Amino acid sequence: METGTENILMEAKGVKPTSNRILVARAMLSAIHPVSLTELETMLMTMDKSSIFRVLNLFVEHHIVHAIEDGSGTLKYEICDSQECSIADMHTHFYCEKCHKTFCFKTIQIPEIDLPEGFSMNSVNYVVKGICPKCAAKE
Amino acid sequence: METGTENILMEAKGVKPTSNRILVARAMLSAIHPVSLTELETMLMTMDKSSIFRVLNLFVEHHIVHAIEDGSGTLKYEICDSQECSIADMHTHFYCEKCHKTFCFKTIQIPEIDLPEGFSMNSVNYVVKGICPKCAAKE
DNA sequence: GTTCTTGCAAAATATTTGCAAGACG
DNA sequence: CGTCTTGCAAATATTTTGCAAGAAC
Repeated sequence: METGTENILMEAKGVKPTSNRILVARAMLSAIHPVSLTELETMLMTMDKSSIFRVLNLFVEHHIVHAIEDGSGTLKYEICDSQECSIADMHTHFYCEKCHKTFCFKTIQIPEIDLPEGFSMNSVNYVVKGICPKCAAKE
Repeated sequence: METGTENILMEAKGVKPTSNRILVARAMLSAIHPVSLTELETMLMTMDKSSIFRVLNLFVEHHIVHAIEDGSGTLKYEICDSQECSIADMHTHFYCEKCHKTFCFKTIQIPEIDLPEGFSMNSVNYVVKGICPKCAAKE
């Protein structure tokens, strides 16, 4: 398999780019919306769900992907934009309660807050729930 | 059963205060942290889980409680502070990745963002994940 | 009686782990 | 050989629904 963007990403984060991991990374890069484990399972017929699950967890640990709780009940995953994958890099998400799709507002950064004394932050989730333009038009 | 704060809350939102609903509301009011369905099931031995589930959903629909996705994998519920239960009323939450507890930062309002054209907002979730003071001290 | 609410059971969905076989170096 | 990765199977956990009995009005 060729060396692509995925491999560079993984190596930079200290993750060995196995063929399965490359498959997962590519599938996520090709997706428009953040994807769930089940969606990835459908996209990657050759891989077992548990393998995808383990790759995703590895990616989350190594800050290669974000896990997003969008309130749909199922966790969504998304490749980090930048090499950093820092909090400043995280953007807001929108979950449409009608069509059940999750949108990325890549241009809208998560506004930061001051945490009370003693709390330390690893990540933030900012999710707006409501109705997307398409579904609003259908009414 | 006596008429309490719970009943007023429910009636104001157009929900008939049945005894089970009062039980759920009281349990939630007595809790410090936001509670999960399973926690409520433990607190309310007399009620069936599905009944609690349905009460919670009813409450969420009628804006009596907020549903919070804290990244623990299980949904948490919390009684709305104000009668409004509007977006301005929502506060931020903190999930400790060590002790797996969810904290309410009642004094820290969720910073608002401008949504792109066409999107309409029903609710917001702002959850910070990290380490709480107690767990940080243990290290 | 009619409608709403509840409990029981079970289905549907999601997440997570054990273990042995295979890949890699 | 030793370590890491993978697939299969199965266990857990969580959310959700069908249905009939019971309560409320």
